Amino acid sequence: MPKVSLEQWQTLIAIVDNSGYAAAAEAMNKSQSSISYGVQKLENILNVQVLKVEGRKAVLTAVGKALYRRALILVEEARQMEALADQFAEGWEPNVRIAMDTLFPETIMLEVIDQFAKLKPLTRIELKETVLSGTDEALLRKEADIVIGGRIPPGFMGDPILDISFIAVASPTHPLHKTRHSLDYQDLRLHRQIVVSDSGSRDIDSGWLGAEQRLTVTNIQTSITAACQGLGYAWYPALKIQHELDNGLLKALPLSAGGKKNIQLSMIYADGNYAGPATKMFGELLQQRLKQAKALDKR
Amino acid sequence: MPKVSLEQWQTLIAIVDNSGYAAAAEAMNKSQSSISYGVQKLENILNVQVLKVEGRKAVLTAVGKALYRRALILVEEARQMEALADQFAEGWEPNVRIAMDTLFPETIMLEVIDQFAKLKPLTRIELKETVLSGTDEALLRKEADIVIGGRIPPGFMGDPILDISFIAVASPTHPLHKTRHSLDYQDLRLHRQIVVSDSGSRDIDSGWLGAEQRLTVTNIQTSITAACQGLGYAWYPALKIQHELDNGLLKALPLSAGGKKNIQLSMIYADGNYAGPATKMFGELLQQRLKQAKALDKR
DNA sequence: CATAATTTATCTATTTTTTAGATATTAATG
DNA sequence: CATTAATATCTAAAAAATAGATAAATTATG
Repeated sequence: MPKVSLEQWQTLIAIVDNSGYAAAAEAMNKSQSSISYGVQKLENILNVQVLKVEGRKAVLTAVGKALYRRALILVEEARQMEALADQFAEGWEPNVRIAMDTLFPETIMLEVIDQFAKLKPLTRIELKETVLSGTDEALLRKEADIVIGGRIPPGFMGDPILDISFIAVASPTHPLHKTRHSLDYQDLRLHRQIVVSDSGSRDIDSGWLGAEQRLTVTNIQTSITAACQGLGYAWYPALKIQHELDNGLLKALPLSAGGKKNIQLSMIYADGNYAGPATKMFGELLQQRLKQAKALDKR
Repeated sequence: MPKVSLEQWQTLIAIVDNSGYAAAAEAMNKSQSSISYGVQKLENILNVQVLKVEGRKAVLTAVGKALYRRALILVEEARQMEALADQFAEGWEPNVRIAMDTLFPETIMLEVIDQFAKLKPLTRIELKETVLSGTDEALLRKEADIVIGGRIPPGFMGDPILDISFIAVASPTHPLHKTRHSLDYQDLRLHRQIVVSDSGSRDIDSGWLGAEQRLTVTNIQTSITAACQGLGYAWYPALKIQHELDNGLLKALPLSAGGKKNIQLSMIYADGNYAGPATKMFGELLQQRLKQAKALDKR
């Protein structure tokens, strides 16, 4: 639908920036008559005068000024698109898809995404949060370029990046906290466990011990709320319930053995060593960030 | 500098939107071969593949998707520019310049500007605040399209829009407030007056009575602060010092006569009845707004 | 004040780019 | 396997842009 070409807008810009047709011609590697022709075309299409000749200098009209300002933006945008295409031509991916197990601390992920976006604002990031086998599926179905999950499916290679330590907790009002002696697995079986459901299709529950009763929830926040309200006990990553522990909304269960569990999260490239440059860059940023976090933890 | 033409980006868009070269050709009133040529040109320039033929349908590549999204924006922007130019062609001004005496309530002006901007977001508004004869100058030098001031210079026509009532005030600690009897002009002559200076070049002071001593300030806020600190007495529009009167920072002087003055502000079109449509529209919005204000006042 | 220099405008022939139309090619469909 | 529906390619024609020469207007200069 637009009739004025980019070239014509550029001509206008060149005339203004070089203050004159002749100089604009020079700058654009064209003849002066070509510039003149371009302006006439522009003015005819738009049916407005953008330049007037005062003395022997061409100057913008009021209308011209308004259009010039916008032309600058338009042309700059076109230029950026081509720069972006250049990146693509060199193999840079237009977007990076990340599948992240909900166990992974969101804040760290968001920081890294922010950092990446500052470096490469034109590359889209898609973040999918997954649970357990949902994470594997993202890999197998090639729905993500980078996956952060607790298991490395056969045939993939992953770098361990973070240990998540789980603790068993329940509301202080929960019957499990009323017993005097320390608890073992048998005691737990008698109570309802709250489990975050698997976003994958198969029902692998990855080492959760089978409690008789269960409450299954798809969202970890909902699950925590349920636990606070005394609906059952649950295993949570220590980091995710710091707040609830501090405020006495949840309390660690005094398990005789296995009161803590660890899950090691790994970062896995879906395409192994053939991952694209944007994907690799993101992965490296993430690893750097985690190295920092570890260094801080050790102090 | 950009090499890909708007037409080429449009071709890409048309193919996607009509899902096919043939349909795109139809939509653009071109031949199918022309569309095909356009895509090839685009891909050659950018050195990336934007469309791939899957089966017998052309579909965007990942790169193509990223570029398509931006192409939509680019083309839309170009279209808007031409729509804007259309407005200009019909006589709509690219900007409206307003000179406003500082006596006029800023809040009302800003409201009207906001209202105008919502209706005509592409028309620029330039607001200049002036004092006394500076307002006239804006008119005479054609530096504004609409002027709001207290005097109508010879040869111009103005509509009265607002009465500003002035009161003489001084800090409660000021000597003028220590006298028992009511004051007359002679009393005032003995004290320092604080005057807001004229932004025009000539020194007309428009009926201010000549006090012996003066403190001249260019800014009304500075002037009010000075008065609060007891540096002198001053005449102010009641509206502008409501806050200081309420908090006892300033107190009206008990003048025997002339304790109040009125100045009538008028709205003047610099180009009389030849004002452009945007200017007129602004003026009408302003008058409407003031009518509302008056209606409210009368209750 | 006449002349030179500078700048935009216009005209024409040439070159480049775009287009259409015919035809080829490719893949799905029955 | 013929048919249909799509894109690709080739060639000639049309349209658009360009350069170069020259004209016209304005300022600068001696």
